[in-house]
Amino acid sequence: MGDTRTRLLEGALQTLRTQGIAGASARAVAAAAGVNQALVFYHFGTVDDLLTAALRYGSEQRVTVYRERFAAVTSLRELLDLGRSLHAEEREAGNLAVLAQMLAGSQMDGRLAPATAAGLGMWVAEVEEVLQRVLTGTPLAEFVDVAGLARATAAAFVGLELYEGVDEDGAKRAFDSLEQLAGLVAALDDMGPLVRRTVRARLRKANSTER
Amino acid sequence: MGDTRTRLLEGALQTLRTQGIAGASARAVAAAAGVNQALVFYHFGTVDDLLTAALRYGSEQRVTVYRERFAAVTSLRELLDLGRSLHAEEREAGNLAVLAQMLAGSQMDGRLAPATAAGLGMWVAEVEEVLQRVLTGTPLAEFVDVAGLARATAAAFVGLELYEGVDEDGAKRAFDSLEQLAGLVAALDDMGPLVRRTVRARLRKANSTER
DNA sequence: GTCTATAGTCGGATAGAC
DNA sequence: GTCTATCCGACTATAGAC
Repeated sequence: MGDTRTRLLEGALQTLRTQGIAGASARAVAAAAGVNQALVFYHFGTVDDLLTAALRYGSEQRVTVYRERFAAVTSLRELLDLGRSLHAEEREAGNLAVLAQMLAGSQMDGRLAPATAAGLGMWVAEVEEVLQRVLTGTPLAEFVDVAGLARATAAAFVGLELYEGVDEDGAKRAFDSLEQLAGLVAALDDMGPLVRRTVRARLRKANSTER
Repeated sequence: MGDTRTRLLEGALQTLRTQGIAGASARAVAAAAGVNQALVFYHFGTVDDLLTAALRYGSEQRVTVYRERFAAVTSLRELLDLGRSLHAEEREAGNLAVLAQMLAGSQMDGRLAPATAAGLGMWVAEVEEVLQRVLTGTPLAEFVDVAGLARATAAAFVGLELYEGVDEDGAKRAFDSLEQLAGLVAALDDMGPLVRRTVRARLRKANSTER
């Protein structure tokens, strides 16, 4: 079951998952960890410090689980498939929920913000690396900032996770539509050089006209 | 300044904005509203009931502000522009922040969920109506569930709002990349019939091959 | 409708025994 | 390192005066 420190970290993650940031008190975490309440302060000083340490701990664990699978992706379609499993599995494991709760808490409590940014950043780094690898040379990479897209993807995952908590059917439809959209974009990349040139020309014209 | 009931509703919104769901206590709201703490319970019964009423109240107000501007949109590019202003203005007014906090709270407290779903639903309804109007007859509408896309858009906005709270630069990049992506999709819709047919054929093939 | 006062619970954090 | 005991502030909610 691990030493006290680890049990507290895991208790914090579980508490964030089941009680949210509003219910993540030292007493609640200690109860979930099965340890004495005073040990929270002995090991971590403050509740905030425990929560931020727990987020780092949990994110590192979960990202590690996926690192190999991210590395194995060779196309946008495969990334799409991985995204689908990741959503399903993380919904169970709950790291996304933890991230969402910490994000909500970080808006007002600046002490949580750096660790939360780091936790989300681990996912962003993985997605960005894959996108760079998979999209280089495609029209998508030509006209869209790939690093920004990775950040948007991670943020959207969090938003959809929260949405799923209040409207499961709506969230399902949202996910499906995004897959269709990504499929459409993937199809663009598959197109022959003629169509591709046309798309490029159109985009250049639109981009120079707009804004 | 309005009657006590209204002041409490606005105090609740302000408290959610500045203190988050974790700090939205009867005392904090009453202080923000400038009224006695006991009046929360006299007028709304419980804190949860006050928060849900406030979300409905605030969302209705903010959506109303944008209704005409949504109605005036005639193209995907115009919708993009509106989305940009909406993000900037709502960041000030704070309805998105309120929504995000209520979503975070709704994950664990089921009593908040229906009102939160309704508050988000108001935005979804507006976006969906515009998308249906603007996209009908385009390749996008042909291959992507527009209602789902409206839900994904609203959820992504919430996620990006939360992300912006911990990494402003990253969020800016994310927004920019989404605009580029939407511009790319818009360019698709502008293309001539030849290219359009090609895209359709590619998509059909890809869709029947995949999954 | 609005106020004061208060019951009862839970919270962060610390002191000090073991 | 771990425990008990405790301080003290903040919380929800209610009772009752005005």
